[in-house]
Amino acid sequence: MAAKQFVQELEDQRKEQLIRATYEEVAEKGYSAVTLQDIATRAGVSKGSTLYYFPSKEDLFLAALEWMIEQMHEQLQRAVDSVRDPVAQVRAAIGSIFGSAPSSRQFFLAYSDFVSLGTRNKRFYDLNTRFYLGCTCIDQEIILRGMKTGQFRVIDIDEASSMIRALIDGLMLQWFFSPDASFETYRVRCERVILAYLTGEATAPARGAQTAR
Amino acid sequence: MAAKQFVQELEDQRKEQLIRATYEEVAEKGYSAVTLQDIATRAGVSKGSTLYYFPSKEDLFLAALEWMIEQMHEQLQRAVDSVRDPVAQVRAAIGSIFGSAPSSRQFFLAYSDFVSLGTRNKRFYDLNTRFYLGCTCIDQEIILRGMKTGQFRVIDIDEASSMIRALIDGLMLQWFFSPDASFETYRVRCERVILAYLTGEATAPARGAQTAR
DNA sequence: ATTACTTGACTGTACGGTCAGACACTTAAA
DNA sequence: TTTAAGTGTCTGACCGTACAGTCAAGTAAT
Repeated sequence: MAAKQFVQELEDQRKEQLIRATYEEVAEKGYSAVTLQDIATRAGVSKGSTLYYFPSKEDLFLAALEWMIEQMHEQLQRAVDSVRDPVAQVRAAIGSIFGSAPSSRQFFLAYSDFVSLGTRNKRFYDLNTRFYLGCTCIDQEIILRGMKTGQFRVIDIDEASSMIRALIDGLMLQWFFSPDASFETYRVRCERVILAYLTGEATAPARGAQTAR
Repeated sequence: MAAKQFVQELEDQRKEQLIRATYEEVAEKGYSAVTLQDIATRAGVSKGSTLYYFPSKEDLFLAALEWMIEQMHEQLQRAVDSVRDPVAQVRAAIGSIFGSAPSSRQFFLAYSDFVSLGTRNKRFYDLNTRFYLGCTCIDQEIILRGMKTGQFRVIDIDEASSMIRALIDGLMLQWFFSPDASFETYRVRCERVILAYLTGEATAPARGAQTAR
């Protein structure tokens, strides 16, 4: 019985080992370029093992995406919970995604692949939807708190969370495809625009200018 | 001589035929799932012909992406030029992307694939960059005009155009992965947020009936 | 001896790219 | 006008490779 549990743990460990290897391979090469052999090699097992623990390549990739989503949600939640002020929470949430250039890059590489997969495959589609919903849920809590404290003006909460997510995704995309991109520039821009939107303050004009009300 | 020109035209026609077929196939199935045979069949030629007109599969796909980008730029420019008022131009620009659900869907499907390709392949990366730059250029002209007429408050123009693109891309992504998404909701939301940002007006509190979702 | 796990050789399939030749059309010599 | 040679276009059978998935045989633990 204790043995059985031990065995279970070992199996989970093996699975996670494979999932991590898959995530890293995808981030590096992209879904269609990654072979089961690549994953097996990185995980230090044989090719046969990959299909011993997962019924198919697709299932393994699905598990990897699920794992990635959980990581992201946990990371985001942790970041948000680390501070109490809503404005600080917004910054923390953005910082959680725009963490560092290399980690953002890795995430973006894997994510763009999974998005692409999600456009054709129901199972991947559903996971992407779940990712988005989880983020929205966390975002909305911040917004609600900010509205309660009076720091954020009252707005349509669905629109607000939607806008936040869109900006984060869109700016990350831009950062990736801007040859002269400074990561910092995009992180700051993201913060500025989102906070201006939430607080209702006009964005601090770049060079002294009149606001046309 | 006239004959030579005629021949040239015929060649271009064949190429476009293949390019269109490629675009449609990619939108439908995604890059890696599309075979040369699929393209040939759709274009009504033999597989051999595809590689007679293009040196490789990659080159054909590159040409298809380039074609798509040109189409998008032209369409966007036409939409913007069709009106004079900057606010109307913003609406027109957004309408150009959020045209109709089916066409947006087709575009998004193809584009998400090309983005994914662009993360690994320099040639696709460069084309994506070009697409983004072209859009930015058009966006900035609108913003400048709006600032001149006093309808938009004065803001950092790079930030503004960046924000516009990010919102469009991000909202399209959300629309795609929202199971209960109304296309119209996202188009309206996109307009509202962008115009509020540009004019500096606080977003009109969501009109009772118009709550999203 | 039984069971759980692991392996890598093997199989079938799918696809990009090649190529020898077919076809249509033009040119020019007979 | 006929015929032959040349030229550009087009085809699909064929080749090599790569890969997901299978499986028989092994190993280790109980």
